Amino acid sequence: MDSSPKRTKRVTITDVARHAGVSTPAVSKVLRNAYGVSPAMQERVRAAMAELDYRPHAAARGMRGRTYTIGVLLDNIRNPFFADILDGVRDQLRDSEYTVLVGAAGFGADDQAKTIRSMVDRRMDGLILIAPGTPRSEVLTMAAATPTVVIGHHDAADVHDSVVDADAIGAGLVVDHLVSLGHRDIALVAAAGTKVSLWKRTPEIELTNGYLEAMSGHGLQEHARVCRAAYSDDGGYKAGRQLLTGAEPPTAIMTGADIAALGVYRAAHEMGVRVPEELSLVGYNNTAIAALAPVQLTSVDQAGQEMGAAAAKMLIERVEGHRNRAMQTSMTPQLAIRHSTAPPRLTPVLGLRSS
Amino acid sequence: MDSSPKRTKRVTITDVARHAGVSTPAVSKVLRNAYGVSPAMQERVRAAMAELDYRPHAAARGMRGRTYTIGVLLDNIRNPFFADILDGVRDQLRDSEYTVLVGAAGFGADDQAKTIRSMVDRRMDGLILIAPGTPRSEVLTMAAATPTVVIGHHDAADVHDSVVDADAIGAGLVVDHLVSLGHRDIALVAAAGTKVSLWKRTPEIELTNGYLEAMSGHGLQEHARVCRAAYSDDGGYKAGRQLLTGAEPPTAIMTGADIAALGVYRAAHEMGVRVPEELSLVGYNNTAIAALAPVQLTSVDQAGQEMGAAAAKMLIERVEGHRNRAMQTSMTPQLAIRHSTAPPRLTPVLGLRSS
DNA sequence: TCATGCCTATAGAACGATCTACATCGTGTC
DNA sequence: GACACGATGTAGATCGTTCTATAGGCATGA
Repeated sequence: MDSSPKRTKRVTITDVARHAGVSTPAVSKVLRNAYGVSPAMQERVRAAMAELDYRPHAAARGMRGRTYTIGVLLDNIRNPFFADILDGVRDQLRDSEYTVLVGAAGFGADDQAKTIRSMVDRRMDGLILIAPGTPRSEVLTMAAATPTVVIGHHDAADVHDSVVDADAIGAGLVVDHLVSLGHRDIALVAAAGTKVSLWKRTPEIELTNGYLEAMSGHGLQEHARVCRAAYSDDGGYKAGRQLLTGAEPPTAIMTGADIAALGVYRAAHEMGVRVPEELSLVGYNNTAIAALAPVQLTSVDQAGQEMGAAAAKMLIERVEGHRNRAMQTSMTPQLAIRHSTAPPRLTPVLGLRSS
Repeated sequence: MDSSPKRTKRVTITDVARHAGVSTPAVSKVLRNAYGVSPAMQERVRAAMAELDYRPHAAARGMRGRTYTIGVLLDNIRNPFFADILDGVRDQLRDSEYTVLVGAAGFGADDQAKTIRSMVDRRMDGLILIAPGTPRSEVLTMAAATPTVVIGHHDAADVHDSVVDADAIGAGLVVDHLVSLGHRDIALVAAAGTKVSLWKRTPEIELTNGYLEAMSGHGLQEHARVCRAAYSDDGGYKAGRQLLTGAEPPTAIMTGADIAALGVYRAAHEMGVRVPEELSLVGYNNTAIAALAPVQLTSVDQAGQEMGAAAAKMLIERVEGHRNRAMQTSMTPQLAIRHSTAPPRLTPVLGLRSS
């Protein structure tokens, strides 16, 4: 550790002040676009900053003021839907002074809680939590200290803002589409939702309710069945096997995530069940993988980018103190029809299915 | 802004000190496991911290010491290979005190440079840059101030560590595989590589060289051709169209990324060229999408998780001052054979291909 | 008994910015 | 011409932590 040529001295606000021949707080004021700075002073200070290639020290700013950092909590970097949301956030903040940093926490509630705490400890100005698995109470505590937007969960609260998609409507779109093709045996594969989290209206719960309602609306309540599975290839695979090996396999399966639908596809493929001829399959989120040529999955589009942009906009309003009452934005999903759905065979010929 | 019930007072190191009846620096020492603290003091301070639910204020720590934050620069959150790397980094640091934050910058060199600067400004203890598009000189400047590991680029430097995959070997594996199946007309689709960046040995350059060498090794140098394309569905699609509409379309196409291979697949599908019967297709990185049931793409596995873990380990060594000379880790890729490659038809029957 | 040295704990400055409070300076009004 | 006033700039404290330097306590050895 002795021969450390690192740590070249940084240019500080004091250097800028000296170089411009003004006081330190004056430079600070220019930095913050604060009230009470003459154009001449502005000019001089900005010139000095440019000449010295000065960049403010974010951590130091955080001690008293803002850090100009927005944290986004993601449980799963692999879910392309989250990437869409993140794009929206980034687009919205691109030309602002704020930097977006992502905490990729994994699925564990503990890991997520730890990550959220880390972000708060780093004095981030605002937090965007995408469908957090952390207990609701903990999120409310954090939100009391730092402006927060929750994406996904429908539970409203007065300490944080929310951006949701009308998942129940999305479920209805899918059921309507499948019924109009002639399906009656429509199963739903949705996430289990951790009990511990105490969110009462997670996306999967909304989706399930919407599905049940839509089925009832078509008089198909007796054909409704819900299979719980993780939103992953493997989760979908297991659910697919379970549903397709049952006594009366459904003619259509809708899932709460595209990746789970592909797991179901794998199960079907393995059992010789052809999609869409013998089984219609619908995903959710309309992620990039649904559109891939070999996949061509019918899916529900949630406009993740717009959700992200809305969340960022709302968050900044709060951070800058332009609004101080909670607000909730709701988006409406759309159906993207591809080649994984088709009319069912009128008489399923089980003999065709090889195991 | 008046009725702001926010900003509940945080528990600080001073509170802990008072509660434990010791001085502030003593608490600091316990926090840092510094030398010169008696077990009794340890005990007392830890008890006080637990009782008050104290968490150190990362931004404040950053003012003098470390921030216990590691930054990872990702150009593209959608690339599942990067998710693998990130998993490795996270696993490696899970039980340490360090928090991983991801800067998702997008492809633009400017955006990336801005993100890197943001991380340095936030006093992150170390940086992991995944195939940065930023000019090399800028990375070297940053690395002089903050410990840095570069993943992907083969250019070695004495100010930062590197983790690379032997891309040339990977290219060789693919060519060998295809030649052993009977292919001779094997084309490569690889990224163009921005000239501005001044990295001389990017993954795509290594890959291209490896491909050319392998083709020569089989006496097929005259059949070699390289098509430049972005690593995206669309990039692959355009490259695919270009190659397949040419006078003598190749019987096999290998790409530098799985997602590009799927773009090629789309072009082929659209033109009625069947995979693998009429065209063998190989991806790179063996990401999750290559393994999906409807896809089944032969690909080259880079062990992203291990690369990430190695990078994190090397970085922490540097951050904690256990090593101060640069080091480079190289991994060896493996071929994952699936259903997108097969022997070529001996006599391509062009008539079968509908436009 | 006293100097020596080691170990532990403390005092006080430092990090780089922002905040509050106040000084200064023209300007307009009575 | 004295006074109040708004606009602009400056002093000095402050945020929570770590660093440097030093004081205190205790055993050791001459």
